[in-house]
Amino acid sequence: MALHVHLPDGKELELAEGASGADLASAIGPGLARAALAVAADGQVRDLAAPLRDGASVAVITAKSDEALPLVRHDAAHVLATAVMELYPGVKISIGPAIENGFYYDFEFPEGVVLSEADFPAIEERMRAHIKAGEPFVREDLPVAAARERFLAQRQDYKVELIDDLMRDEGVETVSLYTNGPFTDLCRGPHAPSTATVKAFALQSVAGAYWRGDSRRTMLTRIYGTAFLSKQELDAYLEQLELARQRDHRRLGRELGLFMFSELSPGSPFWKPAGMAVWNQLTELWREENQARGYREVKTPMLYDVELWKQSGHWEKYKDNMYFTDVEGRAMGLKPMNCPAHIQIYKDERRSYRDLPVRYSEAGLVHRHEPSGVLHGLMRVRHITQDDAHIFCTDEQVQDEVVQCLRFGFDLYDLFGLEPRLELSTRPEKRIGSDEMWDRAEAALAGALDSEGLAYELNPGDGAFYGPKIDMHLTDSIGRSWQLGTVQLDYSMPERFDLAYTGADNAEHRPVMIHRALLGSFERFIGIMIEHYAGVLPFWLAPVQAIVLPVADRFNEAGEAVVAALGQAGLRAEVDARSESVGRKIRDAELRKVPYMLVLGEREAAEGTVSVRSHGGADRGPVAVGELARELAERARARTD
RNA sequence: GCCGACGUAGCUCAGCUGGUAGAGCACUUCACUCGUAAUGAAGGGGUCCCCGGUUCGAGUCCGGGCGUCGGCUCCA
Repeated sequence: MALHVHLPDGKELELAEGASGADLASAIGPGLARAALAVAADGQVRDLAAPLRDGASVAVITAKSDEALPLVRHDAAHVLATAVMELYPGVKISIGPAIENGFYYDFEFPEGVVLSEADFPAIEERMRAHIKAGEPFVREDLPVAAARERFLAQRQDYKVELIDDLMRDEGVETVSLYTNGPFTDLCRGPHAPSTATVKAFALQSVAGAYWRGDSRRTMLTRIYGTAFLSKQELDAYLEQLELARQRDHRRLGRELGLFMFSELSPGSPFWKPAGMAVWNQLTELWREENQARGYREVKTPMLYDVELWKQSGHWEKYKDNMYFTDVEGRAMGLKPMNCPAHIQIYKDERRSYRDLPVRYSEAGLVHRHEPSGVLHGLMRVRHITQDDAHIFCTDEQVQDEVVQCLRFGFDLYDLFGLEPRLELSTRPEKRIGSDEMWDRAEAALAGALDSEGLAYELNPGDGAFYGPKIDMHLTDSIGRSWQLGTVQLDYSMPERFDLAYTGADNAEHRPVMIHRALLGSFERFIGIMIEHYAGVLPFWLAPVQAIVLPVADRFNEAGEAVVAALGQAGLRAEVDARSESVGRKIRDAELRKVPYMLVLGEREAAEGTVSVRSHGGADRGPVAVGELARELAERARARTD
């Protein structure tokens, strides 16, 4: 009996019963048969050797297909394990998937073996030998018991554990194994026909990784690598990685003199004058925008009696991340969050429903003891200045307030051309409050997102214990995702602190709290912006907006006058009064990424002009100083770029 | 916090198997007074991250600590 499959071009093809993807490719043509790596049958990637189902829609996957990359990376992970097993007898294998930009494989090396990147050349050489040999990936479906026996005999404990879990949790009866050359792995597949597909790969780094991501379990050794379908693509990727490193905010922060770090205060940036100029501009934006949207700025203490932290729940849930000190025998803790402080202000007055929503904003400095291993430039610090705000409102006001927060956030992000990814995190296992409360809260957040037409990922079970939240994430230059903004609903703090307002019915009601940060923290946000702009900050944020370049020492005085005129207009300007050539001064100003270079010589000094050159080289010619000051001041005010 | 690597001048880095340190840039001085991405010359500058050990002798070897980097866990 024949079988029929549908091809992507709409045609139908008849094949012999039991025909595989390879047969299909051959039936279409010998070129495709050679190029075929796998098939996508009804959208699912399958081995070329797997039999096709009658009536399936089948597309042959070749090196050009989108599906080919994960496939070859997964192949590469197996080849890596093959080489490692040969070079390190007794090594235990665990898992080795394809990931976003490559692949990894996790191993437990025998006692005493410490792997480092210095070992990569030898491993890569073994890998190349297996690739050159073009070993076929052979699939074998085995009853779980037989597979378990096999891995048990090889003392592959992790594989045995995986099989046990598959049996227990999913009731699996058979598992598939893939063998290439001397190496057999428990693997769901699919794989390309042979190791020969792995044409271009590179091992990248070695790292520790907990077995099953559980910090209580064994720390395995993870080898990261990447693979592409051609050498050119690999080289392009590696080059792109290098370019990304150039825009790393830690490097640019040093080069541009924005901030520094000291061993004397790990995780805490020291802002230099140039960085502080950026900080202050951002603060000004923050203050103006918050005021314009009905927030009222407050400022609260750093240090509080631990009683406050016990009442808020931080003592119980967050103590390990806090700093404590003793003040005349009294235990005090540095605030890791601003909410309990804002609550004190709320409680200081009697509140009527007419007062709500009450919106307090603070550029709140908090300290969190982040574990040493997670510190990362400005992105993850222990000294955090949040653009924090707390909104106290009624249940009915929640959704509208959330919508306003989102709009506010997007107005800010738009200003910088940032496009964050949104996540809605819903009720976790451990939570407080009734299901009705959670239903309402989640619906309010989802409703706010939907009403704004915003796309978001659902992150079930990842909400805070006191309420669901919407997080806004952005990716840095080396591909790491960081959370900036967050909008969190909180029904717990009002409870713990017994917050109240008097309703129209003259009865006491409990307000709802919304915690929100939009930039996230000034530290992280500036870090993200440095990378986003590759150090070339928008004009209004640039530490030095214009630099006057006298062509000879005798024009330095005239240069100072230009700086003064620009300063009068509220601009940040400097003069480069060194006895250097114009070429040199321009080069240095370019490297400092100063938006405007104002060349000042004989002609300009006589005419009261400067010759304007923009960062990047555009030459605009002479412009009267007064006119330029007005124009640039307007531009800074507009915050357009 | 966990795994691994790394820590030499302000920065980027060199320093072989142990014999008390070097380059480029930056800085200072002098000369040059310059027209759109590096003018030249001279000079100064180092507890080789810290503590301890081995050794006649440690930047180099060993142990501990701190910090940084890449991950993991965490945070969000």
